[in-house]
Amino acid sequence: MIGLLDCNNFYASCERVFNPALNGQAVVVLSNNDGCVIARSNEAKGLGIKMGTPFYQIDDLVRTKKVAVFSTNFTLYGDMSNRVMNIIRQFTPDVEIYSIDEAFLALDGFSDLANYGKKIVGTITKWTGIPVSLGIAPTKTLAKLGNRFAKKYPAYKNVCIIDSDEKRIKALQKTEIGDVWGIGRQHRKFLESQGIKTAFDFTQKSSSWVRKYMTIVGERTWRELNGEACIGLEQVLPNKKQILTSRSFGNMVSEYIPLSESVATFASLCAGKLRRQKSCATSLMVFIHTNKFKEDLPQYYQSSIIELPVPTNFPAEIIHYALEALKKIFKEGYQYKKAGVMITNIVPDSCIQTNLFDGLNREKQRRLTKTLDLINSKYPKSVIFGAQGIDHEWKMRQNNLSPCYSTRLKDAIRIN
DNA sequence: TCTGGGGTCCTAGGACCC
DNA sequence: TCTGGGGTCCTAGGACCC
Repeated sequence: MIGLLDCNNFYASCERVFNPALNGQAVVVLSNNDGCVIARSNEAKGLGIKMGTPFYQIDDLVRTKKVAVFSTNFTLYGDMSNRVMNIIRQFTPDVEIYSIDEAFLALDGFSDLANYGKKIVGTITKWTGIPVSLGIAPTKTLAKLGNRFAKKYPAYKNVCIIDSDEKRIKALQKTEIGDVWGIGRQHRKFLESQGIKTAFDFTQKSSSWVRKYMTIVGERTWRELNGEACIGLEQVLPNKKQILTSRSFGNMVSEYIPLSESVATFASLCAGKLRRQKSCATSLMVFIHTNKFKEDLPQYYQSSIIELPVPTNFPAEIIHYALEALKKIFKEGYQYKKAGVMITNIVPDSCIQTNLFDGLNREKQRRLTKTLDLINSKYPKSVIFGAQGIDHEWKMRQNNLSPCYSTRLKDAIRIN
C-alpha cells in the first residue's frame, strides 16, 4: 500500500503556525511580486477566492473581509517542509518527497494502517503545527484520490484508506474526472465532451481507447485507477535535466545595465543549482520579454542560445556567456518585464570533455568557486558575487513578507 | 499601479544516415 | 509514367504536475 501525505493549505498554514491570531481568519499567500494568489486557508476558499487570481482583483474582498495577506516566504516554507519530511521518515524509511508539501510513503508490511495513519497525522500536526491529510491505497493515483477524501470530509479525521474494491469503486464514482491526478484542463474538456463525468466513467472505457486519445500517460492513469500500480516510488531524487531561473520584475526595466544585472543574477543562481547536483552546463539560453498584459506597449520576446566551449558550472563563466547571449537579443525602446536563464544540456561534472583551445585555468576557477560558496554559505544572502549589482530596481515586490521565524535568529519569536 | 516560477514526460516531424 | 525502407537523433510544442 502507498500513502500520500499532504499538508493542508501549506503556505497559509505555515504563516499561521507562528501567528496563531490568524486561526479562524482568512489567509492568502501571494506569488512572487505579490502577483496572484497561490495559497488560501479554508476561510479564504470559503470567500470564493480562487487559486491564481490576480491580487488586485480581490482588493475589495481583502479589505471588507479582513483577509490576511502574505508575500511568499520560501525560507520559512522550506524549513517547515523539512520538519514535516523528517517526521515522516520516522514512520517509514521508504519515502518519496514529491513536492514541498507532499510525500508518498511505502506502507507495505505495517499492520492496522488505520491506526498507524492516525498516528502519523497526529504526530506531524502536534510537532509542527501544520495540519496534514493522508490517503492510503494500492496505487499512487488512488492514494491521491483517498487524500482528497481525507481532506474534504471531516468524518475521515484526515485519514482515508481505500483497501477494497468496493471502496475503490465508491471513491471513483464520487470523484469528478477533472479532480483525478494526471487529468488536466485539456483532457477534462475532452473527456467531458465524451460523456465522461467521473473517475468511474473513465475506468469503464477500454485501455486502447484511452491510449489512442491520451497517449501512454493517460493509459497509466487509467490502470492506476483500476488498481494496477504503474508508478513506482522514487526515493532518490534524480538530477534535474533542465534548470531554469527566471523572474518577473517588480518594476519594468528598459536600460541594458539593470537588465544585465538581473541576467547575471539568474545565471549565477543556475550555476549554483548545477554545482549542488554536481553537474555542468554544455549550453545555456537567455530570454527576455515585455509585459504581455500591456497590449498598448510595444511587445518583444526573444531568446538566444549559446554553446559553451567546455561544460562548466563556474558562476563567472556562466555569467560571462549569459551576458554574451543577452547582448545578442537586447534592443532599446522596450520595457522589459521578465528575464530568465535556462540550462537544458546538463552533463555530470565528473566526465567533461575538455577543449584543446581552452584558455581558462579551470583548477584555479574551481578553487575560487569553492571558496566563494563557502563564504556565501555563512550568510543568509550572497555577500560576494559578480556583475549582479546591488540596488535592484527590478527586484521583486514583496510588500507583505513575514519574518523567517525558524531560520533567522533575529526573527525568532520572543517570549517576555 | 497590479497577472508566479520551476519542473517532467510524450509525440510528431524534420534532418540525416546507410 | 516512375522515386525504398528502415533507423536514430534532435527539437518544438503540448500536456501535465506542484
